[in-house]
Amino acid sequence: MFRIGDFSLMGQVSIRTLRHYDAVGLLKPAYIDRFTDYRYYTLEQLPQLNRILALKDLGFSLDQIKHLLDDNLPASQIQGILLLKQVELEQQVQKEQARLNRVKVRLKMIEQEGKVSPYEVILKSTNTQTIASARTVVPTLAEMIYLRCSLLRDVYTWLAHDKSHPQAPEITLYHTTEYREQNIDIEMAVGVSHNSLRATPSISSNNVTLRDLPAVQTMASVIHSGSFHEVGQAIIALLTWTNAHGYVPDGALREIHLFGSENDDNIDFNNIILEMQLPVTRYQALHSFE
Amino acid sequence: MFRIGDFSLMGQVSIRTLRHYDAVGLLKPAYIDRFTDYRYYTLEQLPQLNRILALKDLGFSLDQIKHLLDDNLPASQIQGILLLKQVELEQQVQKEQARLNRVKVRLKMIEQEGKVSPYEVILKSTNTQTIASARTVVPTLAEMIYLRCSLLRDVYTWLAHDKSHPQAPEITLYHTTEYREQNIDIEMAVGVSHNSLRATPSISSNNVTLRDLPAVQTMASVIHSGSFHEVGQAIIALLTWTNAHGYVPDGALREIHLFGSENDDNIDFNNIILEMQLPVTRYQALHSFE
DNA sequence: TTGCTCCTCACGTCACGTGAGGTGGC
DNA sequence: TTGCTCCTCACGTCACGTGAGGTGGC
Repeated sequence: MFRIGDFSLMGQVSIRTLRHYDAVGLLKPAYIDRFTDYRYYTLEQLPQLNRILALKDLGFSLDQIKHLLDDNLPASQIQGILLLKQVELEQQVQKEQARLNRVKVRLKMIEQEGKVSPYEVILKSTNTQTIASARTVVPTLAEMIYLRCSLLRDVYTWLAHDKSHPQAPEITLYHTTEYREQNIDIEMAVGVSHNSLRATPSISSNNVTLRDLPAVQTMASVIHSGSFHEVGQAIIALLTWTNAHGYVPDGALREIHLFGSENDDNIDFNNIILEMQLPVTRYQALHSFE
Repeated sequence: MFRIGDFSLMGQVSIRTLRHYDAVGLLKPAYIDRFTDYRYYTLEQLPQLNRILALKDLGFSLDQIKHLLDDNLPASQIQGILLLKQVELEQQVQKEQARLNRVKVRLKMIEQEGKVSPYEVILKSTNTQTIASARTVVPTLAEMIYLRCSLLRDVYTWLAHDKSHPQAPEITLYHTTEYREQNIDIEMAVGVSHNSLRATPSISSNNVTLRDLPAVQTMASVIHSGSFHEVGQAIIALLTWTNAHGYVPDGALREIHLFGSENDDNIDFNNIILEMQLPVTRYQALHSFE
């Protein structure tokens, strides 16, 4: 019989740990003095303690260990539990690896730019959104502003005619994926409620269409606030991040006008806020990269 | 300005999380109604929230994030913190891998034996221990019992003569590492206090020596309780474990007589308890195996 | 008798989840 | 006016670490 201090030395655990295992019923002392409340342990309890510590080392909780210690648990069941644990740990390792990779990517970015990026790219998923929109191909950059404005006016006119009201922010969709200075395919859209779609199904007039912008499972997103003509920085950050994390674009870039409408004359275009969204998909297998 | 519910939807976090970040001062609402205590958030706070979430994703605590969010923190310092985090995560991954491996080894063992091993092997380290001992080479197994007994008697006689008293358990050291049935080199030892060593430095007489049993950094250990002649099972478990976990023996096997003395006639040899200790060292690089 | 060991509360950890109980806002 | 949203406590989580305050044992 050993007092708790000696037993804790033999078992390489703290006294507090032994008291805790007593409290939760994992390892009761062989004998407790009724008058002094001293705990006494036997040599036979040392392998029991070791088994507990070994199972804890495998990542089981004390509660799980209590069940695993049940003597009449068949080997097959223990096998099953260990297999589950194996799968769990494999996922855990994956997650830690991915996390490690995110840290590495961030370090590389700081190294390359010499400063911390002001943009924070996140992954999100979006639901289907009904939009009223007008689309065109812009011949040259010089006509961009005029045409955007014109398309938007068409949409709002159409909405007013239809007695619908915008229910969600304005969106610009860039259907031309690579960088070009000519023949840029853009679409100006306004989110509307589902009701509008039901009321006037698939009606198209005066260049304006009512349709569903599809839901996206994996969407890289970044918020830009500041000057409108510096939005390119946000797009660069978005594309860089996408590439560095092993994704590739998988749809039209979306520019969400969180600040309001581009056609509103009261907007200060040196201080706007918008969200750039890029549908993405995995480029590399999870194992080889993240 | 958005109410907490809307903002939580935009940020993909729970309302409780936003309240928590307010409470710890990580993200205070832009405005709080003095009468209703309602929290109101602005669009500009969305990227702030995203940055917090991204840093959390890298594995930082909320407290650390609060420091990292400090605007006038130079890029170089952020770099340093990220480097530290990288090292930490690399160790974390290593640990998880090792844990995963332990689970796999256990599964393989159950597969091979068809049952759960009754032995729990653990790693421990031991301190230097002063011993009085007698050593000999046993010609054949038949003489083993007699010679062990004889050696032990020599040691105890010597101790009595020296007026020393045993201070620690009896130990049998197996200097012959491989399995043999002839010419087995064994040493019977008894732990004594340091004082004995000082009092009679390096005295050797009647075949008995006083010396230090060296400390061992990494010692695979298993406790056997039951019949003395089934101790072989424990040794097999110890060697199997050692091999499966990428270690190799690195010193004499030690048999600690926790039950008392082998020369004590009152001992029931069908029900003893002892510890088998095997000094070990890594056989493979950490990366390739565990 | 004096340290030494042991005892029982009970709070703290970390980032929220989850009710309980109650009140403004459309 | 009725739901709906929001509010503030406050407990629970997991495996102990860390005092506080007090008492037996050699």
